Amino acid sequence: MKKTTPTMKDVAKEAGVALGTVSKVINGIPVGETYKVKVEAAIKKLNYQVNTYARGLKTSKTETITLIIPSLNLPFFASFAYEVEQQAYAHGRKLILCCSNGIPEKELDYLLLASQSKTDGIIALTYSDISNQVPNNIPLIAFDRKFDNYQIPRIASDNYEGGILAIQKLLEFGCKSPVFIGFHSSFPGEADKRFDGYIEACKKNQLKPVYLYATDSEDCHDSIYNFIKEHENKDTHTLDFDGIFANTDLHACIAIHVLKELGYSVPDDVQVIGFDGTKKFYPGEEYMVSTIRQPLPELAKKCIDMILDEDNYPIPTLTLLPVTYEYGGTTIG
Amino acid sequence: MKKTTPTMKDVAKEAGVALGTVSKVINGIPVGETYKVKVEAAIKKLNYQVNTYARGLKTSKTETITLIIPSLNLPFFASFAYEVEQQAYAHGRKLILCCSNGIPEKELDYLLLASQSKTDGIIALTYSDISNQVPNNIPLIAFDRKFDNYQIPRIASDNYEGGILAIQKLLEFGCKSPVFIGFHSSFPGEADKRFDGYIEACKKNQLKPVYLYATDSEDCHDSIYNFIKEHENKDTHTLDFDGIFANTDLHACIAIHVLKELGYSVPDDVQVIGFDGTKKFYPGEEYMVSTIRQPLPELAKKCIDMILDEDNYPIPTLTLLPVTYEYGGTTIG
DNA sequence: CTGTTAGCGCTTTCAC
DNA sequence: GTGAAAGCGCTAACAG
Repeated sequence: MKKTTPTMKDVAKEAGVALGTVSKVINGIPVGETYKVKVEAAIKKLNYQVNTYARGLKTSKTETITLIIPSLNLPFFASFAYEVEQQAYAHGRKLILCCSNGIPEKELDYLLLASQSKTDGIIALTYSDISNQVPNNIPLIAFDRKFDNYQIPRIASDNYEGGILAIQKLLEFGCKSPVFIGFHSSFPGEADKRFDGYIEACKKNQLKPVYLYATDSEDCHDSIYNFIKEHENKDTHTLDFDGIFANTDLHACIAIHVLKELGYSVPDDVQVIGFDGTKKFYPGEEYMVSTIRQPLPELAKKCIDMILDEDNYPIPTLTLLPVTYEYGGTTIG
Repeated sequence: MKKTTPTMKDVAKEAGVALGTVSKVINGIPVGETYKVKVEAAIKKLNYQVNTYARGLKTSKTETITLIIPSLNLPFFASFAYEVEQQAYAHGRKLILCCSNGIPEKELDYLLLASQSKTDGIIALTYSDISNQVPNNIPLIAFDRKFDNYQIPRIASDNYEGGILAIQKLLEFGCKSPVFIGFHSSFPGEADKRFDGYIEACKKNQLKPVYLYATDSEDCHDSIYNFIKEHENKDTHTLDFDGIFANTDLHACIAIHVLKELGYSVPDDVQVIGFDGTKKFYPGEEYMVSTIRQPLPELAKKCIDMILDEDNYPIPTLTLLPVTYEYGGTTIG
């Protein structure tokens, strides 16, 4: 009983042709029809499969793409990873998934591992400033991040326009005084521009910016609770705002939770718009809240396309993809 | 300017030692201290990294584990993938993630790809019967699945005991007539035993089994709505059941949704226990509903351990890990 | 169009 | 101990 998997040599012997011919058949290089038939029969007979590692060694192509992401336990990350995997597969690439938990050491460790494995490209959603650690022999795209070192190509949603769009929608739906609620990581990211967009929209519409914008080290629930309490007139049980633009859908959910605790109705008393485009898991996959949707499939596609487009690599640009407003029950429209 | 990454040969030349010596240093094989120092200096100087593919070709070890899963868009799958990644990383392995969307052709395709890549092991949560397609040269663990062909080692939660536990808890909390609500895939899986557990628990407690157990091709929301309507006394606005054991947390959520639509209160009118142990994404990571929790970290660990424990492979056994009850606000305790 | 052959970078005997 | 040398399975360049 043969224990070893068949090699190309075995196929060549079986088919009665030369090694190179087998290789050509496998790689779709023109070859005489009779040879082709013989080789294909031998491949089937022996159940031969190319050894990816031998091929990778020879060609320096690994057919893999590495994604470094904090975790999968947040729907946004999970969905992004899913889309990247689908795109990678569509391009015949396998996805190596790395969950860093947002820990800088792990991010660097994964980056190192990736460069050892000679992956074809890296998509990184990292918190630490990796700009100095980037392996220069492998294409790397930073997703949703901002770096001082602008030599890294970056892809993100148009967060700034998203912030403006949220306020525009809220005003359109009759809000007079929308506030911003959100928490940001201590590392600068593209998502910070949502807040900038809010400020800009206020300016444009001659509104006074009112906001809770703390770091994510705070207890979100308590912070929001306190914020809302500060803006409440207890005697009349009314709030001095009538709309919330939340930094993420999750923040929106927490805000809605608190609002309900305090006896306010969404969207009647307060309309809420989140950010990301997170869907419910049931039924019919509606949006969890009214939201500014990030185009996840398009973002994933763009990342993969840039990595695989070797000719133009690296283009240290910032690519921004447009966001859209989606109704999710927490606004009137 | 050198464009190529340094190889072991370069390191040897730089350090003034032989190739084999460098290899030994890298692989932790004893070597003279002075040599070791020289080699390590050269490695650092050249910023050398081993080429995983050359090594893989030589050793037939790839340091990767492949996970085939339907998607990441359901929290259970995403969390499982996350845990597997963490475990793989802890064992110095990279995770290749494959999302099959539950499509049999993609599942087979991924299986084929995995065997080509000579991955060190495959963890598969598949819907089609892959038992005949399993590459016999690579360890494969089926997660949460049932096969006619019992030659495949399988790992799952103890779904049967989970079903019994759910009813036991419901009774403990004062329920008199718990029902089962759920939907199952048309492919047989370990999860089917939750229902079996429910039936058994009814028998034990001399209860008449009442249930909605349809295939997941149905519209879950409408089916549940109809089921509840059938069990409603419109005149008194009461239900003829007071507890629900749902097949998954998601089904539990839908049921709760419908219950609230119809004006019933959870847990006052009806107590609900789901299955899986899905957490909210905020705040404080509480459970989404009261639930029978699957021990995801332990399950992931077990999968990886079995794959890496080559000596005992393959053990075509079914390994069942214990589940626990967790409070999530939809029961009284 | 086909067969031969020289490595890709590494591990691993095997002499020394 | 160390160094030399033989491949792992494949691709690609070249000669026929």
